[in-house]
Amino acid sequence: MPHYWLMKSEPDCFSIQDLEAAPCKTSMWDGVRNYQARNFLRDQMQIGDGILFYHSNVKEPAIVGTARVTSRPYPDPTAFDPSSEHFDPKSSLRNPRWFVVNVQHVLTFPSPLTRDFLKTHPVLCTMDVLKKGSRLSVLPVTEAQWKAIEMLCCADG
DNA sequence: GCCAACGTTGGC
DNA sequence: GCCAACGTTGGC
Repeated sequence: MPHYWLMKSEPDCFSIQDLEAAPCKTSMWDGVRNYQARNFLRDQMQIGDGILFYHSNVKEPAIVGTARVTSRPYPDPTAFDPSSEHFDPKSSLRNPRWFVVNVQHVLTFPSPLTRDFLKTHPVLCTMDVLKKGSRLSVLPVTEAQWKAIEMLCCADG
């Protein structure tokens, strides 16, 4: 059974347009450096899982599209790279601390589902990403929430 | 740019 | 293992 996730990215750093422009529209989701988010990613993500792509730290934070998980979790290579800003000397090949999955672009919404809009929606207002103080970059999404978004996108198109 | 919320660090 | 200090996140 597939799971659904919301994954945050600052578009100045990596946007859904960047993902769509990547080779095979696929990119490694690296740089997760929070244990709770890491655990979701490492322990629960499966190939085929659905992803809501969320743009954070911008004027209008929003879910801007969807993607899917296309690999199993594997150790984050940026953690081993001293030249990477995500380098972590405590992560080793033998005992990796941080993980990634590959994600492939599926859809960019014609109009993003803004945070303000999500708050007004009877189902989507329950999303974890709206909770005060929510800082995890990887968050679980319920099937009901996913379905609600699927329906909105059909209505949109 | 402000600041509340949260996670991490490190002295004790 | 407590907790104060500090750094980061991210909405506003």
